[in-house]
Amino acid sequence: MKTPTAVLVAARRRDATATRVAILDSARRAFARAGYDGAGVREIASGAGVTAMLVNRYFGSKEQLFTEVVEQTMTSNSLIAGGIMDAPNPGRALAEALVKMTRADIAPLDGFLITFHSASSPSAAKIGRDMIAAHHLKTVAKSLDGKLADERAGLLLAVISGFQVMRQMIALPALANASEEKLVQLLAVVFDGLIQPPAKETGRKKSS
Amino acid sequence: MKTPTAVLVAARRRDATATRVAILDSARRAFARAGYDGAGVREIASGAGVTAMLVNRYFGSKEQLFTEVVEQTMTSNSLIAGGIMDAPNPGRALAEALVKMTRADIAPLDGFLITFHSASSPSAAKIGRDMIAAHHLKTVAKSLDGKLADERAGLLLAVISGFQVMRQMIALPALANASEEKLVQLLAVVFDGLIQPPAKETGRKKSS
DNA sequence: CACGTGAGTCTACGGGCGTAGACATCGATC
DNA sequence: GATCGATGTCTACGCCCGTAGACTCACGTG
Repeated sequence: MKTPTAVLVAARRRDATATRVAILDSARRAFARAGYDGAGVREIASGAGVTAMLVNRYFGSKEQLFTEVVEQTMTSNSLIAGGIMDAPNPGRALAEALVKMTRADIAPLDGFLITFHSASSPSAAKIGRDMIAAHHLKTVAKSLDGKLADERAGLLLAVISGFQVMRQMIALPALANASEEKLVQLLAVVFDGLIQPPAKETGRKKSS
Repeated sequence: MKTPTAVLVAARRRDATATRVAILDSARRAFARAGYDGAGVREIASGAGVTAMLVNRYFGSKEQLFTEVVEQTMTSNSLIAGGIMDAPNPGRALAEALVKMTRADIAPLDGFLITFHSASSPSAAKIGRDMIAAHHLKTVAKSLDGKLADERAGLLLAVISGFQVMRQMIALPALANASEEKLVQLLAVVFDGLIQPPAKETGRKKSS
């Protein structure tokens, strides 16, 4: 156990932390494009300007690298992460942000999409599921008033996911080429319907 | 060595059409579970009781096999394919059918999920996209009155997809373990909001 | 200026992939 | 009962995968 007094922040050529960041960045792009199985370690390394072995040297294994990428992406770069649910009109705000982030000319780097692209691998799917349940679902559910908060939060995330999947992953023309303002209006109605406490239109025998 | 066990083991004698069906069936299960890249020809063949080469002999290539699987699944086994949009209460009917088909104990063999699992391969994604646009989007849009029919149809499919993805593919606990009746009620409201013609002014204010 | 240490690379291995071509076997026909 | 096409299998090739171990090299320090 030694402390080499590494207080100086010089040395740009052989910079471990900068290399780490570069690998994480390249991995995020690769995983978002091709999923866990589709992205190779050699490809990730090449995108960061290093060799494949260095990736494993820094992150232990491809799976651990994937975990770090998903965690970082879900916490720092998420639609939900910022307090968007506290806006005066959260449905509209959510719709605007969602439509904006799913434009065709924007590389899809979202954590949801990375997870969906990687759902073929059970281990990768579990990592994504746990991350979604831990960060996003809890955040949304806490900001919802009324009953069935968990279910409504889940459906809200489902709508967001479905829109991302159909507009970005599949590039369904009806959504990819539609007018943004019209999409926002339609989406806002859907979101509002889930954000507002549910009306009991059919009689249920649940005590209120 | 030809032993009399031939009679006992004779599950399927040399029957070309039956073998074709068996391969298609096995391929559908494999693609639904692991996506285009994740499912191997050897695995598909093994599930049908044949060898890998026979698969290519019958379907030419893995990609052509995938195309046939997706086409068959989308046309014959789809939520939308049956005239569910013509029901007296299509929103509720859709919600009930969707919740029912996404139960945990039902193997997810839907064409949407196969497509999403396979989105890593550009060619497979294109096959799925074209199939969705050709069959489902057109069907839904034709049954919608009022303006923005294409956009509303796309969003309807997006909600369906998102629900499938979150409940089956990711198995988000909030949706996978929720009460079915409550999910149906919440979903029906969302569907009705998209099925009914859009109001001129959108963006109701939240009153909390 | 030598040197130890950590950053980064090279080579290789075992395995799975899609598929091409030669080979084996069954079943109906003459 | 021999023949022949359809049905199915075997072996092999070339490619890419994740990663383990030995290696090279630059750099801060004495």
